[in-house]
Amino acid sequence: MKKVRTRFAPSPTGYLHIGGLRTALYGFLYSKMNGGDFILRIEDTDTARYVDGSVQIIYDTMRDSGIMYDEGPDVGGDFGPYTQSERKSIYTEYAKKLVELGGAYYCFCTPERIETLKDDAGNMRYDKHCLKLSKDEIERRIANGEPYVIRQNVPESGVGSYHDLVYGEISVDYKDIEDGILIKSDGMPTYNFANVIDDHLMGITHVIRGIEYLSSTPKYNLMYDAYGWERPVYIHLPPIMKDAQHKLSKRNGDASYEDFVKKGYVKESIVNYIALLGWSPKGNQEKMSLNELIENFSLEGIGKSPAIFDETKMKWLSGEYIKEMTYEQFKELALPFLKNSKSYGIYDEDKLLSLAKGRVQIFSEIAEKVDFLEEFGEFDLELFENQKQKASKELAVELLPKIKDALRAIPDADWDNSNLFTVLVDLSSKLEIKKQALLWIMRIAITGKQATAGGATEVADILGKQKTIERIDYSISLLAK
RNA sequence: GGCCCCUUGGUCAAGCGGUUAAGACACCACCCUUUCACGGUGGUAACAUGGGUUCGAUUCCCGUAGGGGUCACCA
Repeated sequence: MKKVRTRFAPSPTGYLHIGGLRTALYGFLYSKMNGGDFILRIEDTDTARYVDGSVQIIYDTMRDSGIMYDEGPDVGGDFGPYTQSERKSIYTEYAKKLVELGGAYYCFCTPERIETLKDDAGNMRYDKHCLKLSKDEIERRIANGEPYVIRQNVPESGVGSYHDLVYGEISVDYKDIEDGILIKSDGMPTYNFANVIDDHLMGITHVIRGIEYLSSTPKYNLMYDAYGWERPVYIHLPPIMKDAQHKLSKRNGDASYEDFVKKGYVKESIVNYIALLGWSPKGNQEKMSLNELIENFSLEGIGKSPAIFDETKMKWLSGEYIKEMTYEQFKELALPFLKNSKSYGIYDEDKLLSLAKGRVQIFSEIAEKVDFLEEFGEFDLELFENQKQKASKELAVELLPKIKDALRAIPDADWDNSNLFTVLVDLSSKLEIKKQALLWIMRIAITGKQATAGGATEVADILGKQKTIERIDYSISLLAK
């Protein structure tokens, strides 16, 4: 059996958006699950839309996300060049061949004449005007330096059919396909031509791309047939939507892979999540590493309907990855985000991060989780009231001085979470009150917050003895007012 | 508008003629708990619609509605 070769063929018009990354991922997964090759090809034939630096972004994003390609402009390969603008002469050669085969023809029509061909709805259909030109006339006009394009010669009747692995049988009447331009007047090919030539020359066996090409595929098949080439297997993918009617796109300012990385999503979770958008695994396991995705991927699992991007679910996945990390792994990735917290630099960073781990789903949430430590000040005394914990303002007035005395008795060297807990629980049983009530009052007294990441003793541990006692004094004074 | 495609809970989705219509996220409740979070248990919630075909339709066919794609010297 022929080795599976798939490709990802983005055009460098900006950053790599989520939909494109998913297309790349599926191509990658499919080739790898079959022990095949995955190729990156840069489709830069539209010089007007070229955005500087975007090729680098494509390389970086793919590497960073783990979608590695076996061949590509920057890694080489036996089927290069892998950048279309460097393949111009190849296209010219094949275009001439297609003209000889009757699959295409030269066209000298001016834009003005084309304009007159538009119908009421503004749709244009080329009338094959130049198909009738004699060979002599064509040669003469080319020699004259007249600008021209090469158009595909699509039959005027008949039906183009093919089997798409996701969408099934697709049929389009040739009368609904116009003679599209294959070679532009600047000599560059259009996508419609270059993609066919390259996919064939690069030995691509499976074409995996967005659904926008579903109905134009019959015209590509016409070319494969004209050359006598084997048609690839087609796998078209449904779009990823922002909401029910809008596609997720850079045009709408929607987030890209790198935006999500900046927002602190665990990288693996982004790849994992987009794999799940439009594809469902056979079993019920959703959290999967790239290798597990390769093992479990299957074309049958690809759906036909558009999928709305749900950041909430991706966030959950990111959280799952964080929970699974060792503290060291977490620290390395989290530290840059901790620096955004007002508590950074004031308290022990390991204690801060330990507090955050297990409470955040994405790294950018870390700062807000530990900010509270530095937000102490005048607070609502009603916070001491808590029916469930049997805590009240009155109890706080009574208890806080005793808590303070107990804490002061702890030697500096023993000031840690577990000792604090032991001391306070002992105190609560001695006073015959619920430990929950005592700990609640203590926590409110040193944080002034309804909810905090971390309990009374954890917070006190991080604050240190001096600050903890200062805060208790402050709260006592507030209660005395 | 022509052509192509799509339509199961709020979201991702399983299902491929007979099911109590999975599972996940989100949401709610309860349990656990040193608040929060984690974890555990349970719960609310869906086959767009009208006709067929069939003993029987979420599943097959047709229409309708809604949505998407495409109709560039863009990919």
